[in-house]
Amino acid sequence: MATIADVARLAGVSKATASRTFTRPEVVTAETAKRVRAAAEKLGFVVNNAARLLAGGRSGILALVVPTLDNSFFAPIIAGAQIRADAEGYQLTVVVHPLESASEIPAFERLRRQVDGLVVLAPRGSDEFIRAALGETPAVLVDREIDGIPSVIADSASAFGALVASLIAGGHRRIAYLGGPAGSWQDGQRTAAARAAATGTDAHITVHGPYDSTFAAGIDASASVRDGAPTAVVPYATALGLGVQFAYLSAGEQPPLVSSERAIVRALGKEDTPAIDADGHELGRTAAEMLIDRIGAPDAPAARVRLDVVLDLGRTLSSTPSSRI
Amino acid sequence: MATIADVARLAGVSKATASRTFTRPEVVTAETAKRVRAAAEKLGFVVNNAARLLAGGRSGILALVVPTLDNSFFAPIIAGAQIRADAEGYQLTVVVHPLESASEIPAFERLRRQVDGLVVLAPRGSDEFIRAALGETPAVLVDREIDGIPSVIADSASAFGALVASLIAGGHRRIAYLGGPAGSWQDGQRTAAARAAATGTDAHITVHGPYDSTFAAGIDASASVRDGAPTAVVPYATALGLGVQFAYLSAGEQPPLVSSERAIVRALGKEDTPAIDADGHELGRTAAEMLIDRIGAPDAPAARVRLDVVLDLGRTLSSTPSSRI
DNA sequence: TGAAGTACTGTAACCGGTTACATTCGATTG
DNA sequence: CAATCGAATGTAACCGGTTACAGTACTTCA
Repeated sequence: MATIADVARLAGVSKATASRTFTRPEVVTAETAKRVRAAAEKLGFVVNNAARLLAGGRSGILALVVPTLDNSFFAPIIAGAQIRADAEGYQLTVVVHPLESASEIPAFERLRRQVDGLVVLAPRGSDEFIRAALGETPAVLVDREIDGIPSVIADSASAFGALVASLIAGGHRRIAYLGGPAGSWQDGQRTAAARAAATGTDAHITVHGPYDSTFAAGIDASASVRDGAPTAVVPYATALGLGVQFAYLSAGEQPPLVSSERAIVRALGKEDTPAIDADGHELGRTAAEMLIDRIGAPDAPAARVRLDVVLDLGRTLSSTPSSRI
Repeated sequence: MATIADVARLAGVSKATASRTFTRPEVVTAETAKRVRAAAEKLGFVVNNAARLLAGGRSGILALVVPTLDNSFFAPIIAGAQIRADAEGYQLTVVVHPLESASEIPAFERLRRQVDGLVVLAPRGSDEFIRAALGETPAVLVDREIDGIPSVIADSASAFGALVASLIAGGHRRIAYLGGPAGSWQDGQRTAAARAAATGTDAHITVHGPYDSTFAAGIDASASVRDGAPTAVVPYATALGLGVQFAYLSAGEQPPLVSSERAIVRALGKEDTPAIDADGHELGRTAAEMLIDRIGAPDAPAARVRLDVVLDLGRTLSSTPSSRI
């Protein structure tokens, strides 16, 4: 396994120069750099990250922390972050960690020391807990806001509010909101927005849940939904809504109007269904970008970015096919 | 940030003894170990993995490599592996990497050097490519077999074969198999098993695909399925099958019999539906266990483990509620 | 009682990079 | 032409652990 000393020897330079060729190319002559790179290439040199981290304090690794992976919403976020990280020369690793109880902190602490920064999806733990867990490590929160920590969120709450308002305007009077996982920050935001949209109207909104963001949970939820006989259902997650509809359909009943996401609506050809689409890909990409910026300037003020969420009302509710909130 | 030297000083021992307290506790007096641990506790000492890796050649990190995360089948595998790794004092990180083209090798190479071993989910790349990519790093394949590399697979193919056989025995003559992602090893196995079960009978099995293992792909697949008017559908993945049924139902048609998984069947109360359940959790757990064993004994012969997959035929097809293959 | 173990613990080298500081050398300038 | 300066490179210390080897003290057994 070639080390930088091997590369330096072959290139006829010192270890220091060889190292600088990779870490600060601008201080090395173009000619020298070329020789070093050629030598590295020939020897199949790959830097030893452990050594680099130990000596230089940076590893070139970013970690993305998710509470669980059984939620398909995370996939595009992770993909987006990964691409951006790659492009900037960082490696991204995904760590499943709930960030909820103090007993898990040592493991998390160890993780923190190995990486240059964290993209954190922590829907549930308390603000205090998360702030403490992150410590001084550069971090960017996704889909959650906490004072003093940079964050990117998909502004789904606005879309949910607007959707509920449109449903009411469209004549719906009994609307069910199917809540996400217990304690979820986004769920809190969405519930509030949905409720706010209904206040002052004669429409009634029922909040069900908490539910996992899964198809099976949707099936389970259908019993509770049926009791209220809503004419429209707004689920926290697509899979949840699909489960509800499936349960209705497979019982031979006509399901109420259930909002979904465009890809599904399009595949089904049911253009009269409203769809809410957060761009997970962009969410991940932005988070990675912000994190890399922050690593470079840890003392800059913590930015809060809110990305638009597309609400497509479908034909029934509006003549405008799609509106950007 | 406390180092082991700090701990050693506070405990009144040498760095070496302090280090041994953590790496090989059996060679240290219980009394000494207690003092060292107390000191570590008081100082909030957390080992620096970079230093540990550099000096000792082991990092205490296992990586689990998946091609993508938009497949819910991976979630329990990852969870299972994580729990086992944790229990053995390893940290598990998830890396999304397709392991398909040579251009991605450098990034993978860097990864390999940071970890003690790899749990690899690589459904698609060629045997040669994967073998080369893994190099000398201890690795365990999940749901795929390659000569010379240890592996754990869920023996789904057998279950698929048995299911098709039962369907035929139950009177089905037109059966559709919905294939998984292009080039998937498991898909090859399952297709072969399904076909084999039909040969020599007067039943006809149609193979559709490839499809992603998603609900949306199932909706898209329904058009193709409908053409063949099968009486039973065996999808590569649960989500795929649900998508097909959903499309039928939402078009107001009665879907054919579609095999699913127990959790869904139970939630729906449709006990006449056959279900195939691979225990992803156990798959992950076993893989992590085998990997840790292999790290300890890299030259042991490569084991091939096949885990049973539960085939529950449902009421219609069999009087036995569940059979273990 | 002394030799040979045995069980711990300590000393110091080493892992493979990074970087502060020293050095060299050609270009610039008074 | 000597003094000054800056760019490029080299020297060597250091990051924080692990571990081979040496040393010490306490048993054990002839």
